[in-house]
Amino acid sequence: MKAYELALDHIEEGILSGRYEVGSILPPERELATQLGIGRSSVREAIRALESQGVLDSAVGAGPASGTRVTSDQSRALTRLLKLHVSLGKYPVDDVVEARVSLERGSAALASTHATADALARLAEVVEAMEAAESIAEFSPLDTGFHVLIAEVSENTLISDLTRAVREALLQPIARASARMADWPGFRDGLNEQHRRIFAAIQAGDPDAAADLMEHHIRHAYSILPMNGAMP
Amino acid sequence: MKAYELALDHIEEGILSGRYEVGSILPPERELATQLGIGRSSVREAIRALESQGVLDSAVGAGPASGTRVTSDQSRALTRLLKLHVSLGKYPVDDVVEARVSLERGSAALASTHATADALARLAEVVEAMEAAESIAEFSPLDTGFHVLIAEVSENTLISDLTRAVREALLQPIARASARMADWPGFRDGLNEQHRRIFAAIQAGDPDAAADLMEHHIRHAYSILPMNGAMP
DNA sequence: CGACCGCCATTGGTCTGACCATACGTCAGT
DNA sequence: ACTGACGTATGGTCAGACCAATGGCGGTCG
Repeated sequence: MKAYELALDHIEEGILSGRYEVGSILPPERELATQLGIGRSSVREAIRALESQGVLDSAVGAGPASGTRVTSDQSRALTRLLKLHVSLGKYPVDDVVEARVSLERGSAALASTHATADALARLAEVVEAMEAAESIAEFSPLDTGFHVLIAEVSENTLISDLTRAVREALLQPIARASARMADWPGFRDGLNEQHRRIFAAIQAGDPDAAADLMEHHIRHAYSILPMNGAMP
Repeated sequence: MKAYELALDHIEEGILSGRYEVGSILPPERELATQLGIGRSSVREAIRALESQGVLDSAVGAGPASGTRVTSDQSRALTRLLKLHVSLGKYPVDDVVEARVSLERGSAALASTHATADALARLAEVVEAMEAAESIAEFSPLDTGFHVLIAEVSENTLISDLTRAVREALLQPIARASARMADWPGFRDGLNEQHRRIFAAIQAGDPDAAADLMEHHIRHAYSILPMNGAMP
């Protein structure tokens, strides 16, 4: 058993068993090291591993605000994880498309039943901004924002996090593929038309229509985007 | 900028830019440290962070098989990540249910169109084993195995990894909830009946039926399981 | 008496240097 | 040509030192 794994297991066990909850403060690194009979650097490596998973957060200084604290900030960690593995080509483009279809059908349907007036207003704003966008550099982040916003409106934290992670992991590849397109303006116009319809379905509170339109939208986009190559 | 973040960014950038691909070997820790002008311990912390995300893998010794190598072994990392955050109560049980519904509708539908004779045989085996299971300790892992197996049969690596991660993150909580049930044998019989039907739909190659049955199955289970409390 | 200011303790962040464990490569000896 | 011992490269680990940030405590001044 490697020393840093000992520390990792110790902290993980504390979390899984409920001894640590969000907000708990871990013992100081030096103390944890002597407790476990290992060096401080090994403890730090374990802390770093968990920190990169959004489970811990460290703060220097003295007093109650300092020390290493248990958090649960998964979104960034999940996004980074997926982005790296997508970039490494672990997932074929078809698989990612199917996953997006499954997830976003769900978020679109949930959004249809949860959307507040405020949420609809924000969605409408993005839809209009996309229609005004001239360049790929302008359009692409808005498009991502549209899908992420729907996931957020669905008020389902897990689906929202997963959707955001998958979509953001594809931001770069999609932008690159768009740049290779012959008739990008036409492609964009088609997407905007679909965005309008999805928005209308959500506004109308029609989950089935929203899900179907979303599925069609995603499949349509990938059937045209030249995503061929190692990068999905 | 913290020193270990410098190393983290350097390595990540190398991966996202394509300079490193799966199988690439990173420079030795000592060399990377001098290259970046930081200490070796900082380099190690960055490596550890990426290793915990299934992106790197270290091996001691000399020769071509040694050193820190780029991999893409996400499954374990993803499972650990979700398990920890589920345990920390970041995700309400209803959210997890909806996410499972979205993901497993997809995997059930895909499995219906991809199932080989061998895959069907393995599924049948699990279904029969579940019907023979007497105790919760016996049944619970088989149940997880059934859902994971369907995800695998779908031949979609991303959906499969996500399904497995979500399902395995719930293994402990589900087992605990089952133990609190009054009429567990009756509950189990109901599940087995549904498992049979899902299997039949996959065997028949009917994606829509498989998806609907899967959704009903998941919602039914959670409507009965006493999952109340912080632990979803 | 109260407010302010500066020292000090605590805690993470980092570096250095050392040594260990492991595995491969090489070279001498058979 | 085979074999075994030794050297070397690499990650794994530790000890110790110092830095940086931060908050608390106590003393001093108004």
